[in-house]
Amino acid sequence: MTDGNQALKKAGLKITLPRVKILELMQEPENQHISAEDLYKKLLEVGEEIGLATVYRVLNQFDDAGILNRHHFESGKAVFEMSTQQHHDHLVCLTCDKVIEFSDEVIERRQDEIAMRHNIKLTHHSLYLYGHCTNDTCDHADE
Amino acid sequence: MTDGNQALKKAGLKITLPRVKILELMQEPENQHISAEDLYKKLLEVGEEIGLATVYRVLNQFDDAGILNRHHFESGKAVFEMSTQQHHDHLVCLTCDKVIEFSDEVIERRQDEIAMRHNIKLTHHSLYLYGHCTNDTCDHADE
DNA sequence: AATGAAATCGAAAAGTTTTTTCATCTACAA
DNA sequence: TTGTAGATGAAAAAACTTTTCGATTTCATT
Repeated sequence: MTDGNQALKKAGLKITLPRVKILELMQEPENQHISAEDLYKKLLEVGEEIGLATVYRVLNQFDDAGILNRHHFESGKAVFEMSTQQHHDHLVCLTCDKVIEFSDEVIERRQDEIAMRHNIKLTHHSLYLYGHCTNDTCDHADE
Repeated sequence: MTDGNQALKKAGLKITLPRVKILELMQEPENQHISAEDLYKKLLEVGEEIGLATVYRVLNQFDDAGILNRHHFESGKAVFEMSTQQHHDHLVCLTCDKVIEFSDEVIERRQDEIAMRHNIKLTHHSLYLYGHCTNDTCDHADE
């Protein structure tokens, strides 16, 4: 809680109820990779009447501040996750929407080499692997 | 030209002027990774008065038919490229919008291993590397 | 070559996702 | 406590894409 406020201050953002609540919700594991619209709904569920415009605004500010990361999966809408963790990439199951995070040193190093070979100074990258779970927990419900 | 008509027929699409012209433009190297809007403008430049709705419609049909591929870079709008080529990934310069294609066996193999390790049967993936050109042709104009 | 049904077209309306405007309100430094 | 820069919500607008609909065109069949 104070933890979150620290992050807001460091980003030069005032401590306001919308920002604190959004940060709070975004920290829950179940809300990793959530869209602005879905986050807005969760806020309503929790009894916080925060406007959708504010949700978008705050998510952008948090993205700019490096507090969270934006991803574009194949759904057409952006999803967000806390960036407190290590860098990682994503495996997305197209059947059950489960998102698995992974990190691979070999791929990372390879990307750097490729960028260097082409005279590009890399700022970031996005790697998404799409497929279908082959275990029985999948093919059923959500997540 | 007959080449393109073959592709249209195989896809079950009638040979119409909009489709032929769009296929023609899409085959030019300079139009790889072009957006619907930009393609629409190029058609006007060439004197073809084809509606924007038709451009979107045809691009979707071509995508469905596997004639071309759609990509979502970080610009918010989808871009298209002919799919006649080998599989490859993309390096995007955020300064000049140049797109470099590359293909790396090590990364490909690694992705397969990661998917297998997580019990996912891979269908496809998207890998985009973003950065800035370090040569002097960049930092100036477009492309 | 003529015919007709199914497919296609363009323009405009509508749909989606996200951003901006603007008047009001609030955090917080002094 | 107060002034102000910054933040908010509602509504409008923007950006991108899809859908609707009446008119037109392709093309297999005559």
